[in-house]
Amino acid sequence: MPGKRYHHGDLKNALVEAGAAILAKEGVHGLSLRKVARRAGVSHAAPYAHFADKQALIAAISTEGFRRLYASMDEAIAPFEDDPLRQLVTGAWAYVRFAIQDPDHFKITFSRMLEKEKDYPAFIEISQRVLGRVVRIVERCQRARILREGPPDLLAVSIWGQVHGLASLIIEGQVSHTILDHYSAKQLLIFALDQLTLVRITDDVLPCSP
Amino acid sequence: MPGKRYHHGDLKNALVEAGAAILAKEGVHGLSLRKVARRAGVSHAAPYAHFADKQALIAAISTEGFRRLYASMDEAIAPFEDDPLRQLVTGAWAYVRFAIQDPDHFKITFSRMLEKEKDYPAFIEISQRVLGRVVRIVERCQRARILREGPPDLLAVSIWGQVHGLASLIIEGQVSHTILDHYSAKQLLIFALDQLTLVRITDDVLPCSP
DNA sequence: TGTACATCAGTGAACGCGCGTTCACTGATGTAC
DNA sequence: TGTACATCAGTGAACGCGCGTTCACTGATGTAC
Repeated sequence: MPGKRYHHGDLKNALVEAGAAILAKEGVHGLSLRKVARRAGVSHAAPYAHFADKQALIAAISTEGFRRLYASMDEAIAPFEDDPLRQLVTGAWAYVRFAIQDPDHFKITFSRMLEKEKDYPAFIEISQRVLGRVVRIVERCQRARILREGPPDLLAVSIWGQVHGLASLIIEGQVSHTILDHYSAKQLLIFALDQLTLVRITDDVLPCSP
Repeated sequence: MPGKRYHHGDLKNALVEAGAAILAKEGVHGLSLRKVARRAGVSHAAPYAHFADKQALIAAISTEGFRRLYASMDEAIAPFEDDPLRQLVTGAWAYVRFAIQDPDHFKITFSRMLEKEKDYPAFIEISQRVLGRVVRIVERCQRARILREGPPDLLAVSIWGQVHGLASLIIEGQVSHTILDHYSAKQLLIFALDQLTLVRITDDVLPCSP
């Protein structure tokens, strides 16, 4: 909205946003520093005022991906504070939905940029928050006898793996058409979670939302 | 072994092999047509005698990845024709082991190269063979009351998702050190599969192998 | 309120690089007679 | 067995391209007095 000003004002965030937009439109291969700058309406050298190098920008975009994922899970489970099963299912669905809606942002978030990981504490932090979220839901489900007993962190990794794997297979196109013609992603997820829970999950646990 | 000859003799396979070697050493980002040619000891234009373009080479490398995965699962489950549970567990472990031992080959195999997929029927075929393998094991497990009843293809996708997800999280470094310090990848896998089966899986199902 | 100046966040030209792909070519191989 | 020739699988120079990064610069902003 503001006319062209020499100083952008919030270029750092604008660049991360532009990066996410490019991921959505052109995929991981289309992502370059120069393109991101161009999209943010800024010269190709400008990003260096805010990011040390390309890796740093990618780290920021990945971190933002995790944040969105966390926020969307948070929003999904918030209404069900007293219903651990619903939290489990809607949280998982928020995860899969994020992957389906923005596959390349999902991919880059989880594609690991070498061992430099440690250089980006914000990334580490948000990734641990996601796991922490899952652990807490798992614990509640265990208390409600919805999930088996056992080390909650182990169980959390297990369930995270299940959900993550399903999301990955779907966006990688590995789930054959013969299956996707008969079942929606949502049904696949519910079926999978249903294998893991001690109580049966009915379809109405996950109602209207897209 | 043979001295330098003008005609390579088996360049096509040598290129795929070279590609896999580069993936193992330098990762997905290090993979370029020119590097592959260099590694195969051949001029950078030579690959065009065998592959239409870079995409075609990548497709071949991915296909080879799937073949190795299939072969290694096959070998793992062969000794247990009468023991569906062991087939399930050793097959799954072969899958995870492949991912751990050659993460970038695993990644490229599953990283989907746009919609051009259809142009590479060999890739489609081997990918369906893997799923088919899983479905058959699942069916046997169902008959032996090791897995719940239900559509075998659905259950197969579910289990494939669990195993794939665990493998992905591990090679993406998302499984935190606090967990990996206490449990091996093998234990993680067994714990996860144990959630899915109607019988308990003891550690000795997966014995010596690395 | 006005001026001087340090600091900050941009610009645009330039660098070297490796890439995918094309092209005219050449050396080796296989086949017909 | 020998020769002619088509075919095949390589070579090496050349192309244009977009990339990440550096650098001297400049316009805008904020602060001290």
